Amino acid sequence: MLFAKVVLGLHVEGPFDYIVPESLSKKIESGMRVGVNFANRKMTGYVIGLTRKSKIKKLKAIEILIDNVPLLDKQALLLTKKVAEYYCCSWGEAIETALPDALRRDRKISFKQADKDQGVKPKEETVLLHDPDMQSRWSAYIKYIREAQEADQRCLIIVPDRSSLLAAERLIQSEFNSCFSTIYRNKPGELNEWVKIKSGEAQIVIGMRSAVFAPLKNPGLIIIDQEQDFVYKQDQVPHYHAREVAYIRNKLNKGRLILGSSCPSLESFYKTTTGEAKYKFFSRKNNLPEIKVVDSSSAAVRFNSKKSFLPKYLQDSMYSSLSLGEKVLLFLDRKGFATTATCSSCNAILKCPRCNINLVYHYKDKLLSCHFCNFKSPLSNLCPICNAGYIKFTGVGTEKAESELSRIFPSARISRIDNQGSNTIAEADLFLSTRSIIQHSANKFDFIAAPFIDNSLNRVDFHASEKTFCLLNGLLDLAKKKFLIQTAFPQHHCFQALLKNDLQSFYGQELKQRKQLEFPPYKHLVIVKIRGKVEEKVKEKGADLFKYLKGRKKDKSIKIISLNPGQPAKLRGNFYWQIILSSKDVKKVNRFLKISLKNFTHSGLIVTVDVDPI
DNA sequence: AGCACGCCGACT
DNA sequence: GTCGGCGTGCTC
Repeated sequence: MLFAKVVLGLHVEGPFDYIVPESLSKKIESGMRVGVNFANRKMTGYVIGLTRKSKIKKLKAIEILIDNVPLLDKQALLLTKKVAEYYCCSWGEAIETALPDALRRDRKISFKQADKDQGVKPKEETVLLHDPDMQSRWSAYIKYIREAQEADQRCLIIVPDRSSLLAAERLIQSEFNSCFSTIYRNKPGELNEWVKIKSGEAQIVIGMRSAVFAPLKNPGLIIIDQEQDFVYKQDQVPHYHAREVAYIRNKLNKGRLILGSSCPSLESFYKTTTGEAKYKFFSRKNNLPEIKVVDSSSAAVRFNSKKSFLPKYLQDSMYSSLSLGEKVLLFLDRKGFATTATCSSCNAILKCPRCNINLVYHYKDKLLSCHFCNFKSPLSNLCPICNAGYIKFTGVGTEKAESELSRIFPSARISRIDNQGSNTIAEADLFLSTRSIIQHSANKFDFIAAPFIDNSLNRVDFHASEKTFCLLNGLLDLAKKKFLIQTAFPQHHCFQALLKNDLQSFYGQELKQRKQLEFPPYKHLVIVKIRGKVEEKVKEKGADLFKYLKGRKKDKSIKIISLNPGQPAKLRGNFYWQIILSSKDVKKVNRFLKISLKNFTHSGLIVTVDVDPI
């Protein structure tokens, strides 16, 4: 008697055993899809193994065998298993995220098996390629691809978004004759491309986040461009990060992984300090513009600044640049509305003593609270740092920015650049833009001013410095003559590193802080989210779960940090609470959570796990 | 995830 | 006494 071990795309651990009918026993293999009856429902399952004996008494039989060739080869099965272990989801869920929509059902396809790779792999390695210049970064990729092609190795290239994908397509097409394929979710013909890749026809595959699962056989080279980009993290379960999956995948197929970036993530930079990745750095080649960091507590800034949203000195320098016929960009990140508690005298921002992120004032309770660890402190009238100033709440209103600008600069042609705009930018003198400008890096400006950058730096998020540094680097590349930054923290490493043109010093400083605070990349964070329609119940069960986890936990290397309302606490009719854990070992936390959460189901509540949240 | 089973309140 | 509400737990 033959049994198949089957997993399903549901939030249940398996695998489940099914009887393999005699007629199928010669054909069935791991990695094929089967139609099964599961809890009186017809479902598509994935065979992950075959066995001669089963402990389960009342077994059902497989109803149909959908594939005659495995959809998932050994490596794909192993990869999805590792993804499930890392991101705390079921194996079946991981398999389903790796497959195109059409194949999650019982849609039949046929393809010939990919031929064996003949080529010789390069030595297994991970390289962090830190190069602010996009063109030179892509020339480096081309070299790696050429090398792989010569060794008869297939390549996988992952880019963050649609426009990068189109650009990459054009470049690859012009550089290589070999068959290439682009793949992305919901593209018409997604399935055809998938089949083409699976059959081994495509030598080079380009895609976005989900393409990290593209069915290339044993790729010798994986490139992930702009690896620091947060779009690589999926915001639905499983919350995987394409860079991490690429890393896991490359470990399995022992090829070469290139993490390319204009401004690397701390995670990747950290890998270069532990020897897990090599570091290749190329500094900016073009002439750097003059960088100026203006202290917002200086007299020049404070003079007359009450009357306008732009300080007088900045108006003046923008005006003189404009009168020379130069292009000026005022950078304004509209999302920067986070309310911060600031001292009116020393300009210090009140931060959590444990997490070093901004405290948020809750009007109802008259308390400052930390959204990360739930630290609370009453609001004192005087600044605890200088004991002189009173505390004010700031947040630059940007709605009126455009009309303000036209009032200040009546003769300038003003253009606001927003996300949906095309790559061409209107003819104008004075530009107003959010971070979306960095995407279209073809546009250059003589003078860029970022007077509200503290909005970004002071976000309630331990990634704030990293994100700000990346933002500033992006802006710097658009500035031809002058780049002005106004901040209350001119000594902050993210400005100093830029000023000194010593980018590595930023990473050194930031890593030091992260280490002290036990934040990533030194420890992993894992968030357990509880959601439901009834606020009281979510809160109550959240507290129960928190206590339950604390009671169950024996392992000292796992920390249960906090229980706090979700961010946001209410979203699309659901209320959220969350529990934050940290550990050096993600798998250990996940094993603990999978067992613990099994006995903790309540109707009307949904519990999900997010590993390495952003 | 979804569906059955079971334990309580309101009703022909 | 029975219908149906939802809360709990299982699914090979």
